[in-house]
Amino acid sequence: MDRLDKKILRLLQADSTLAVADVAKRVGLSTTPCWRRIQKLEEEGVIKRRVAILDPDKVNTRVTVFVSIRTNSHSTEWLKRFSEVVITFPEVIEFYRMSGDVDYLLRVVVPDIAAYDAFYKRLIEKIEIRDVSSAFAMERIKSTTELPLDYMVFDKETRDA
Amino acid sequence: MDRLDKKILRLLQADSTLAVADVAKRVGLSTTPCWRRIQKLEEEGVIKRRVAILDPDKVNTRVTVFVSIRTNSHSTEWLKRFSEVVITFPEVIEFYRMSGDVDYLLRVVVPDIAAYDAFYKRLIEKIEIRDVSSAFAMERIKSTTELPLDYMVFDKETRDA
DNA sequence: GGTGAAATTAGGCTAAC
DNA sequence: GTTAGCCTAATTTCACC
Repeated sequence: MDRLDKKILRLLQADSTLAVADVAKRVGLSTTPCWRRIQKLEEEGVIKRRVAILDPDKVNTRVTVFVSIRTNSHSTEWLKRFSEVVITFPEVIEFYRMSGDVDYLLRVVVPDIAAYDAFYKRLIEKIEIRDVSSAFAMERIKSTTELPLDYMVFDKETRDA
Repeated sequence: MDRLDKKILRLLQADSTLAVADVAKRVGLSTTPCWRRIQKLEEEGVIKRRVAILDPDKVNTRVTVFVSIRTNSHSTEWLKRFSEVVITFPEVIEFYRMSGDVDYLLRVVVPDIAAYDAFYKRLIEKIEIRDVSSAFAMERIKSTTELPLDYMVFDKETRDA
């Protein structure tokens, strides 16, 4: 990977509908090598997928809730089942195991607070959870799928190929 | 919007490289009306964009940090500048104004803890921030761009067209 | 609303240099 | 890396249900 790949990724992260010829032009390459580079980036898994991004308002998922969960005194068994159950909820957009105070953090999207309550009830119906705290987002100031490319490593081989 | 639109959105949220003819087949439609529906969904802004999703590992942004910020005693002036500054950092992937205990929540991606420290220094160089607390993700259990479509409202008009 | 056919054009992909 | 061309598939338009 080099600077041209980086430029290509920057463009496709912002808009994957760009034609190869357009990408090539903006990157300062002709279409064939640009096409080959994109193919390679896909083969290597640098580009994982291309997806459509929907407007949360338009599909009635205006409200984002961050759910913090503490699980100190649970069994390994429980932890396994916990993850499995949580993953199945489509409202759970992100789910991390954390260090520090909170053990797990969820980002959940729902239409409104009532729907969150319903989601929450469905969740604790499936697994007992001891310590949960929910924080509601009032305003989405920034939300992007574009990763920063400033940390990319340029080498013969991809960092962990 | 109806059930067919929902099916189309479900497919394109997962993979936007699908040919219109493929989408049509899976949805049980012929290509022309399927194509028209997709066009309409784009015009209406239900589909906001199509983007390439990169592998965080491959672009060296393995580490996710959630940054909680409390700003109780700051001026309106400061709040405005705060938002403007934070947005400019490409490491900040998500940025919400919250209700409750924490005032702002950031999701930041960086290569490692050292890079987070550097990011943090660059941030507080640009704006003074009083109460910051950082929580590191140990494991990404789920992370998706697919919004749940179960809450979609089917009407003559889009809910808030 | 829907189907199916056909024409046009854009763009992915290949080949040859 | 380039230029040129093939050829699939997207995008229209059509007639019709």
